[in-house]
Amino acid sequence: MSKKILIVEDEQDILQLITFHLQAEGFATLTALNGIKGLELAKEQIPDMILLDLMLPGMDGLEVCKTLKRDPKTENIPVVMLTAKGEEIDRIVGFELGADDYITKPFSPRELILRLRAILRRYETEKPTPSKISFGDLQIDLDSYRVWIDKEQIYLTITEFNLLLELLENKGRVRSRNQLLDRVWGYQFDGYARTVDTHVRRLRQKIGPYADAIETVRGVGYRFKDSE
Amino acid sequence: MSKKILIVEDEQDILQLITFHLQAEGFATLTALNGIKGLELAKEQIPDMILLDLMLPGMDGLEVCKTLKRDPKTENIPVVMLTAKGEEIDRIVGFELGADDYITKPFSPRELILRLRAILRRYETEKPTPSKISFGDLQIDLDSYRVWIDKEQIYLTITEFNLLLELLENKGRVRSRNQLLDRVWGYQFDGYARTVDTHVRRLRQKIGPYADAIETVRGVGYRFKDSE
DNA sequence: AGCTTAAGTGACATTTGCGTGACGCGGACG
DNA sequence: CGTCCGCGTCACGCAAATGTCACTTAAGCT
Repeated sequence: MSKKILIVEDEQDILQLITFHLQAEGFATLTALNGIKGLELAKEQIPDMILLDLMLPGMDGLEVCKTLKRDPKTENIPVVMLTAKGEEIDRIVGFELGADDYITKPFSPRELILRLRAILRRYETEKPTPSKISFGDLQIDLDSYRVWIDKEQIYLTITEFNLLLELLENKGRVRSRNQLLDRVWGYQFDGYARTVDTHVRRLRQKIGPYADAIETVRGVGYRFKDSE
Repeated sequence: MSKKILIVEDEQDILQLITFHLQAEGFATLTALNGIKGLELAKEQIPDMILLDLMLPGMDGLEVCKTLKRDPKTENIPVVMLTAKGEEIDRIVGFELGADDYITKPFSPRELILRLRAILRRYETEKPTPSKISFGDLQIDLDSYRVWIDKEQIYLTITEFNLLLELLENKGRVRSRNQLLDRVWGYQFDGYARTVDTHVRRLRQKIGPYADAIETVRGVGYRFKDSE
């Protein structure tokens, strides 16, 4: 059964973006445009997780979080705070108030999904989602963001890691440069599509023997081989 | 291949401005001055996106949007509402009616383009097209852009791939050279119609045993065989 | 059969797309 | 405050893909 996630966010475009990507990942989504509505929905629907914007009209995210954590009905639902960069101080406060994690805007969809999955995994008792992905001797640990080839750890940057993951998780499917920008870099990126090329190159370099598992589809994009 | 965008807007100067900038960005544009015309064009041309002004003479934007979303032919086309500042309330209404995004006037061309790009990108992934097509032992995977004959992979260029797809998806129907140019090459292609011949030839060569599944209709165009 | 017109074919010049190395910026960190 | 690292951009060169043309072959018509 797919997980139900409540998103409380007042900015329509961000809300849309998040719901879109979560739905694409197979989550069920509920949305609220302000804290009050959010609380109501949380109590009524008991979602599996709540994404909570810090800055909300009326009742702000902290307040909402506090209230949720006080109610036995909702206290066990993991809460992830969405904060804008620069609201650093509030991170701690968020934790003190019982939020379970935070993510700073702007974030890439990839990042968001990784984070949510990790948290859900932590909370999940019944059916654990895999925290490792592998392709031949290439192994990836989603929780620790580490990668090994043949037991030997290799060091990727976040961008490279996300790129690799995005391609690997969609093995066999061609991703255009724009799709990759959208999913790995995020909505705020406004730049040169060939930036992707450079990162693909760096990634290929680092994954040495698996370099050609990332296939180039001329005129379209890149694709991770779907068989070893 | 450039995207086709329908703009429905009654104010001539804004319309002009938008078309100008979109064309400069390489989009193909269709225009309508009122809702009725807009609907007609949408159904007839199936654009990749619709820019819809909220305030229109006769049938207003909301009405048009609702109608579009009710028709299975057009329901999947992303609709972006153009609203004047101050029509805030209507934003939500717009979403309720199925609009996919909105942009408030006045906007900068840059802003508009960025927004449209983002939305188009978002929709590229979502298209629920079947991912495989086959004809006898000829198999095509749309996701990975690969083609096999009798389990053996063959390598087509994208033009060849798209051409094959266009013919195969319209099995039995004759396509003229100009139609093929339009659909495979794109709206802006202005060149020699016999270029198609060359590509048909290359394609036939590569698909060897299926070469004569692509039939020549003398004086008209090409057609993919109806039955195997 | 002979003529006319359309399609097939091979060669070629040009264009396009990708890989690559280098560079500069800005933030993180000591 | 200086250094280092990751990132985004750019310019260049190679190789593949593309579009065009001239020529050949086939098809349809009288």
